[in-house]
Amino acid sequence: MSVRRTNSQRVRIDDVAREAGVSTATVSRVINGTGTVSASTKERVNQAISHLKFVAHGSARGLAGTKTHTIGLVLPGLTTFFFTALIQGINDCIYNRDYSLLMYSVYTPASMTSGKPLPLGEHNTDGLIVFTDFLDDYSIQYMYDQNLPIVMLHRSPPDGLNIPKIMFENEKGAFDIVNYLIQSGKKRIVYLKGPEGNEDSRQRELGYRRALAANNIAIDNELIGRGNFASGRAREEIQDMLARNVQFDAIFAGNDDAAVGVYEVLRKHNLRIPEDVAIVGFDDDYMSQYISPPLTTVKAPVHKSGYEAARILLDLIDGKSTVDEIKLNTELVIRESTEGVIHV
Amino acid sequence: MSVRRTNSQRVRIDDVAREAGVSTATVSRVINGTGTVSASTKERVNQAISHLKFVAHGSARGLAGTKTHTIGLVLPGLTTFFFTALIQGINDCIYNRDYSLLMYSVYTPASMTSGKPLPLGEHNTDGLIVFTDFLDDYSIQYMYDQNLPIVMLHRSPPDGLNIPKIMFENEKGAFDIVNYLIQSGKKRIVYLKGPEGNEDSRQRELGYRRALAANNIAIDNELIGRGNFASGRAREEIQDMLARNVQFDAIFAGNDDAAVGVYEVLRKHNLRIPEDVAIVGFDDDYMSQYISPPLTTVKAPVHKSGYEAARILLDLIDGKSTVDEIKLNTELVIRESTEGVIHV
DNA sequence: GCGATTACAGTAAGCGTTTACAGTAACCGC
DNA sequence: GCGGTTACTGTAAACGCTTACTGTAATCGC
Repeated sequence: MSVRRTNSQRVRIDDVAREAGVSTATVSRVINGTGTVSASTKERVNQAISHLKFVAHGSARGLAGTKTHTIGLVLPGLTTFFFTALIQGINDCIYNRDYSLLMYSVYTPASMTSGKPLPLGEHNTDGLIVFTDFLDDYSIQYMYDQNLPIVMLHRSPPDGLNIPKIMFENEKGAFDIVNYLIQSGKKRIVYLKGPEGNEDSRQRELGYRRALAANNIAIDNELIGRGNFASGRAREEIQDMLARNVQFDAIFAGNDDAAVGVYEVLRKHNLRIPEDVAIVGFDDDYMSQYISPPLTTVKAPVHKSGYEAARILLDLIDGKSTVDEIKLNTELVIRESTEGVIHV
Repeated sequence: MSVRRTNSQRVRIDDVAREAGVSTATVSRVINGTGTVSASTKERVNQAISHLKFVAHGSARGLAGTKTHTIGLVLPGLTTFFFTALIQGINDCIYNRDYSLLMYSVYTPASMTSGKPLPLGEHNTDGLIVFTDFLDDYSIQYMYDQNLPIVMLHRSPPDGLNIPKIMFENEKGAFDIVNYLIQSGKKRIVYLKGPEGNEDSRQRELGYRRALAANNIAIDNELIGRGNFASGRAREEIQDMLARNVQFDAIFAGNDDAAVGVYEVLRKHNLRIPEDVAIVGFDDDYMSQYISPPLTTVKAPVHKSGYEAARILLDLIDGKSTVDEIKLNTELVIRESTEGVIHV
């Protein structure tokens, strides 16, 4: 007795095969470019495919074959323009490579061990780009153990796992911009951290510390504020410092979005930028050139980081060997939120 | 002879079934919440699932069942912050609803009829949110005919198709802001269109025309410029008008991103905003409050449009009846890129 | 010109689920 | 206490592809 549920009008591979007068195996070979098929047969099959508007059933391919032609991107909620550039970079890479992008937003710390496991892993994608601190090491280890190709974006893999990672030159970028602030006469420079445990932030802080040390300025912990790379939190933190009467003449906001929050508080307190307080960010977000005053920042190749992550992931999927780590160049961009000697 | 290719360590549904001492059918019922399963059995199965860290194979589910638990978003390349808010809105809706988001960037006009059909349709997703003019009516009709649930975002469906659409109150928003410009004394107001055939743009133009008519100002076609809702193109267009010596005292840039381009040209030509030329946009992009001068614009609920699109699509997938169209409220936001009488 | 190789194409098993259908035991009404 | 439900569970056939293996005709080496 048949269990067929639908009288689906779906065009299947055997319809194509029949029309082209070949077997389904041959059609499959043509579609995937595997095996050998004579030119004339290939031609006939392609004709049949476009005539019937055949599109392979993704799930069936995924089940039968080994690939889903999908890569996953795990990220926290989308907030700034940063993500736009990132996703666009990934897209630019996988476009025309027969891959689609599946997004997994992870809003809160999650783990394979928690109640509802993420539908991640080899189950649904051929590989994963992980860009969030909300996914714990255990989960990554677990998927790694399943032989799922993974690339880490702006975050290190758990110890001992051979997973490539893409980073910005955070430390150098931070060093450069803080050093530039110092060269231009600033002495009491605030650093606003990113989210707890964030690696970009940690590296930027290292650069900040190194720049101060290089200029014989002692670290004042009062000047190191908490933050989360977002404007709201930055606003509160600077507001706090002001209330506590902390003295500073410059602020390295951690990233551009936080810098925007800093702008707001300072304006509210009638502090001039850069005369009273110089401000710098990190990323060179799209809007940074347009805000007032235009923000001095470190240009980070966000689009490229997405593109490279995808490229490496695809290599991994194809079984090619890849590098362990890519550090993407940053570049100091001086605008009007700072002033003074330009140190080259 | 076995054709098994992998000695996969994958945990399958039969592993769970064995551990729980039930059949695979029962496990499936527990997972999907279908059929009836006694409380004690359900408990045992869930124990086995979490003990074995079982996650169903997405493709297998997609093949055997009728749902892929994935919705697709068809959009042009990601450019502005607009997309971030949009995608976030969609995510916020499908999060916890057991759906994932598959992105299809369509960079150039595409169609099912073209050489390489998009891997869209019921083949890979349970439904589609279409937000791009790059997908022609034929393709939409085709997918519609396959009974694929579809929601149109910022664009009308092809004639005669019963497809819900989500729009902003473009005409009203445009009317309000252009009317406000006129009330504040402006007489020669430029309108910069969006991309060719773009519906948001068409409706905004209607609002623009209606506002002029309501104030007895004749349309001057010289003041209606081409554009594509992006800063670069806006820059060129205004540059051109300036070169042709077109006279104007205000610019409705079509959207905020274009407004940013306008800012740049005007600044280059030493024209003051708003004294020489008032500027307004549409959307209320994240950066619009931070650029200088802060941009007067129409606040459009971008996040909400994504959320609503997803919500309606999910209803459609569940077979619920839905509304034909949702028009999302807009709101005039007056900042410093305009001045003068505030018309209430 | 003959055995070995190659190029091409077909057969059919299997991928891991879902679900129609078929039980079976407990329960119901009268 | 008996036929009819009801509540639950199992069996096994799809779902639409990919691909290992097999077969055959054409081609090659010598």
